[in-house]
Amino acid sequence: MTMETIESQQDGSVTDSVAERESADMQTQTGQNSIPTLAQVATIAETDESADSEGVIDSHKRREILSRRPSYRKILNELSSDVPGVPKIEEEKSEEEGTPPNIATMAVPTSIYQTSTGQYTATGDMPTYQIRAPTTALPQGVVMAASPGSLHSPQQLAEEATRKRELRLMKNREAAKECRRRKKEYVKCLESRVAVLEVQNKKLIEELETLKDICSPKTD
DNA sequence: AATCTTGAGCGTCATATGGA
DNA sequence: TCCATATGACGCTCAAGATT
Repeated sequence: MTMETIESQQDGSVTDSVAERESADMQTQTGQNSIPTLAQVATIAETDESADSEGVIDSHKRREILSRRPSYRKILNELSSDVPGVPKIEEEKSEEEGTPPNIATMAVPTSIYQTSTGQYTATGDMPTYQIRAPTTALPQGVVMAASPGSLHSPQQLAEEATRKRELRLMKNREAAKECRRRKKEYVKCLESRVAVLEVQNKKLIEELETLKDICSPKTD
């Protein structure tokens, strides 16, 4: 993405009002947003059709529907404890036991792909990938100001507020990137699990048919 | 070739969550 | 309770493929 793009996006987002976004159409064109969240899926399954017929859901109800669920990392780690072969998303540690610094190795069900924070490589049925832990170095544009105690003038206070905002935005930007990476990883793991379960299901069906044939041979 | 559609990715905001 | 982090939602751009 070009810098011009980023600039224009930032300009556009500033003009966004909460009310506008609250009333905005829930269905966007992006693939990410067209996929219902786990919470949404659960809610859809639970609720009757009256909610659909209402058509309009106010922001509070929407928030309830979209209530928070455990993080991808948490879900995936729970899955991994239930099912061997499902990879774990490890906590980001600066020091990894048994692995080089800033490198975490784990299994993942995809071929090669790469992100801004790590390179993923396929090595068989359950490939492994390596993630470089994100660097904590700040972009060159971000300058750490003096401690708040040394600020006096309104201008200094304003600069400090701006600096804090930029820092917060930068951190959130990185967090969003990481979150999306985890989400993709999570989805891929679920897909691989589906594939495994489908194979298992097929085998069981075949086994059942075989047993049926053995137990009830044809009479004619 | 021009236009439309679709999917992916990004930055930002609001808010839930969890740890200190 | 406060604060940092994680994540859903939204609006935007861009690229690639489909359609006219």
